[in-house]
Amino acid sequence: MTEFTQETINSIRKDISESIPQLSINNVIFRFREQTLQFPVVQPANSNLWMIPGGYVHQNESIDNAAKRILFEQTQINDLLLSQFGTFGSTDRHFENQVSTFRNLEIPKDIIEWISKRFVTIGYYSVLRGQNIEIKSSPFFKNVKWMNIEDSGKLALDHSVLVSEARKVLAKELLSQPLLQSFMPTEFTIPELQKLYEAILGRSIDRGNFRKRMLKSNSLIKIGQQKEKTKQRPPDLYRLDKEKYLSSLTQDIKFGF
Amino acid sequence: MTEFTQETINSIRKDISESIPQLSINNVIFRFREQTLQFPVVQPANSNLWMIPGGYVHQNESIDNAAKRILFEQTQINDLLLSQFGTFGSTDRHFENQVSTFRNLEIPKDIIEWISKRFVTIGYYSVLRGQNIEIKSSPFFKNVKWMNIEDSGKLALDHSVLVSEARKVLAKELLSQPLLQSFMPTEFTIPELQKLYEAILGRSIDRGNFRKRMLKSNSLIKIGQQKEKTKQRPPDLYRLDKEKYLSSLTQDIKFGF
DNA sequence: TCAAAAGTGTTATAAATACACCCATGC
DNA sequence: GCATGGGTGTATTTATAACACTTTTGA
Repeated sequence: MTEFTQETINSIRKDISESIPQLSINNVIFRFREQTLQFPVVQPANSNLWMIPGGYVHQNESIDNAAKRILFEQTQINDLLLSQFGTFGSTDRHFENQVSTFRNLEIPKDIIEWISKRFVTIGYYSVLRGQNIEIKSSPFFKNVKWMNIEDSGKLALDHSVLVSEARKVLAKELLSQPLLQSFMPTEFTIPELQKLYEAILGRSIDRGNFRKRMLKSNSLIKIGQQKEKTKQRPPDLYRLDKEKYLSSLTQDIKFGF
Repeated sequence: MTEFTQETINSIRKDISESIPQLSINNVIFRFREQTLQFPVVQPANSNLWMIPGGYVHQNESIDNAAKRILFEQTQINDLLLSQFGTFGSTDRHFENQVSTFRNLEIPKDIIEWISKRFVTIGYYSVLRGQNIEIKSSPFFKNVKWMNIEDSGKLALDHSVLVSEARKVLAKELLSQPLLQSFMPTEFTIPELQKLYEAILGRSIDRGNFRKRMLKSNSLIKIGQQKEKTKQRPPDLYRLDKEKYLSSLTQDIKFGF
């Protein structure tokens, strides 16, 4: 069981004392691994429920900065792209089960009361490239792991809704936000890229057409062939031409007139 | 100057006592009139600033229902489509000027304190068809009027940002949400419809291509000719085939593969 | 009969989509 | 040599977009 030292209690008390009550931020941090989207989830002490990590908005910081700070606390990374994907506020958004969990952990009553109220949460998503990022969560949670997006139905509260909304917005912003820089390693193959698109869009894609479309913008630069042994023909390696990639992004919708 | 009766004070005190602090909802209610988009704005007593009307989220209601309730209080209409367009939370979102205004109006200190804190606001937009809707605002505000979207730069706080974001989301959802039913009267002409699209998209549209595109889905039914005297050739009158219109809406994005 | 706005048609180009065929590799 | 996945080309259809021509009205 997680230890709640006096120091931990004090830091939690400080955090909530300078935060807006009943308002939280949840970050869905996507990465692409083993042909699927994954995101970190945390587990409260004494519980078998999993949830998306989050935090609170301090009185003296904007919600965007709060999201950034919380993301930094979780990943130690500072320059990630963050996008708001929605705000969620059904009346049953409170820690019913978690409260009984926490009660057994000698957490002071004032803290329990504060965190067990009904919360409105602002959802942000971001995208991670690094191979070995260790996710840190708040002291309330004992476990952290990466969850495959197919398993998001198992999450507590409405967190599976948050994840599916985050994925929807991610899909919509795939053509307008510079997400590939964050998703892909510096060197990658087009089949790998296609797997990413298929994971985000949740459908299969024609190989030839995908390739054509990706190469059309000239934002992929061929840098040779994959050296690792493959079972079949080794795919070509590419890297992003950052400038051309950024200028290939577009905001506008085709209306047909 | 607006009167603040004891009854008004009591109802305000009740409203805020059962609401989540530092969290508000702002509704941008669009209508299409005189070839432009308009939305209601309110003016605090003793002030020359204009702002978007809003309200607070009660402890026992979801944010969606809060938005609906507030919209009903403002329009007396119950069945409007409401879409969230974003949540705004910079640190300077508080009623600096308004507070001094309100201080002169014998509003109790507890209320002043509650409303003058820094607020995070959730933005919703909706769309109105009725010809003579009278907008009602909270007792804090003395004046209500419809503002043209071109004049939204004059709004207080970050409200001009809210309006422009609302319009952006409106434009994006024009092909996926059933907005025409709410925007247009039961009978309308294609040139009128084109003016609406031009107002929302902020650009001019080719007449022939617009027409072709609108008629392609078969969701417009010709019902004769406009009877009113026009200076030139009278345009054809249409009404929406609701079913075909709804089934012509689409969520999917063209990726090109 | 002319201007102005509505309605219709034509055409060139680009995009979306389906699918066939060849290539490189390991077994 | 054959199964497997990678890479390339072609063809059909549909959408986008520019613009020219015709119709109807009031003045």
